[in-house]
Formats: sequence, structure tokens, C-alpha cells
Amino acid sequence: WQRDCVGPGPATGKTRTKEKYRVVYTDHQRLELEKEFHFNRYITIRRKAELAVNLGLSERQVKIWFQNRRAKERKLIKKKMGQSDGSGGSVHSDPGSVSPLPVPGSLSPTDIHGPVKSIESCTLQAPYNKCVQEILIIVNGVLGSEGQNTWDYL
DNA sequence: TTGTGTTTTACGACCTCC
DNA sequence: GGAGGTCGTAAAACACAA
Repeated sequence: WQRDCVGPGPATGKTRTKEKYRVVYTDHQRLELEKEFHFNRYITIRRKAELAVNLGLSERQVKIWFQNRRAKERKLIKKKMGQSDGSGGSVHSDPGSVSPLPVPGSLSPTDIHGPVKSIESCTLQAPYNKCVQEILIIVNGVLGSEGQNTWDYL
């Protein structure tokens, strides 16, 4: 599809064609983008270029993916706030003020080492717990039955 | 299988910042 | 003026109940 959209020449950044209104990113592409997003909600120009090359996407696609991902996060937070109904929850009132995820080193050793046997066993605080679960679902899909250590892969 | 609701890419309009 | 932000939306892809 990349040939169809980008063509043999230099990437134009245009990916919407009559044949393919939109493409579906692979699990690997989504995983890498999610990983980047969970450490930095705003991607730098340099990282954007690196990711684009590594994932075979255009910089424009990476940029738009981050825009859409932030929109999704805002939507989720809004939904959560609606559910909590202001009844004393510790949900951030300002979506933009959500702090970045803890760095891997801040996780407990038992979380870091060994295979992840249960997605539900990850005990980070909301909203990160769900984010991590989403990542693990993708990773498990990518690893399949290879039996590779999930954290090693990450 | 199919109808329907949700999610995922991609874009345009508009805004802010440098 | 250009780059990149949000917001709203189109349409494909997907999930799932009936």
C-alpha cells in the first residue's frame, strides 16, 4: 500500500487515494507509536523523522497519528470525568496537564522482569493501567507463540 | 449474514507561536 | 508565512449482538 500511496519517487505525504481512503497500520507500527506516545505526548521533529523511517510511514502520518492519539486521550478522559461525575475522583481536571508516564526504571522489579503472564496483573494507576494493557495486548499479538519475553521485546 | 455502533486514518478550517 | 496545535468530520475498518 505504501507504493500505491507514496509511489516510487520521494514521499509526498499524501496517503489518501481513491483506491485506499485510509490504510490500516500494522500492529508493529501501532505498538511503536504507542510506545513513543506513552513517554512523550508530543513528538519532536527529530523523533518524528526517526519513527517515520523506522516504521515506513511519512512524517505527516506520524504527526497526524499523534494528533489523533491526543484526541483519543482527551475523549477518554472526558468520558471518565463524566462517569466519576465529580464524586471525589482523582482524575486530572486538565487533560493537558497529564504528566508523562513513569520511565521504565520507576516500575517495580517484579513488573519489569520475567514474562507477563496476565495483562490484568499490571498495577499501574489509572489512566496508565489501561494504556499499558493496550500495549501488552498488541505486544502479545506481535509475539504470538514465540514465547519471547514481553519486557525484553519492549 | 447483517445491521449498527465504535474505532481508526486522514483531512480541512481555524488558531497560536516564532 | 509556515509549522504544528485543536476541533470537527468523512469514510473505511472493525466488533458484536440479533
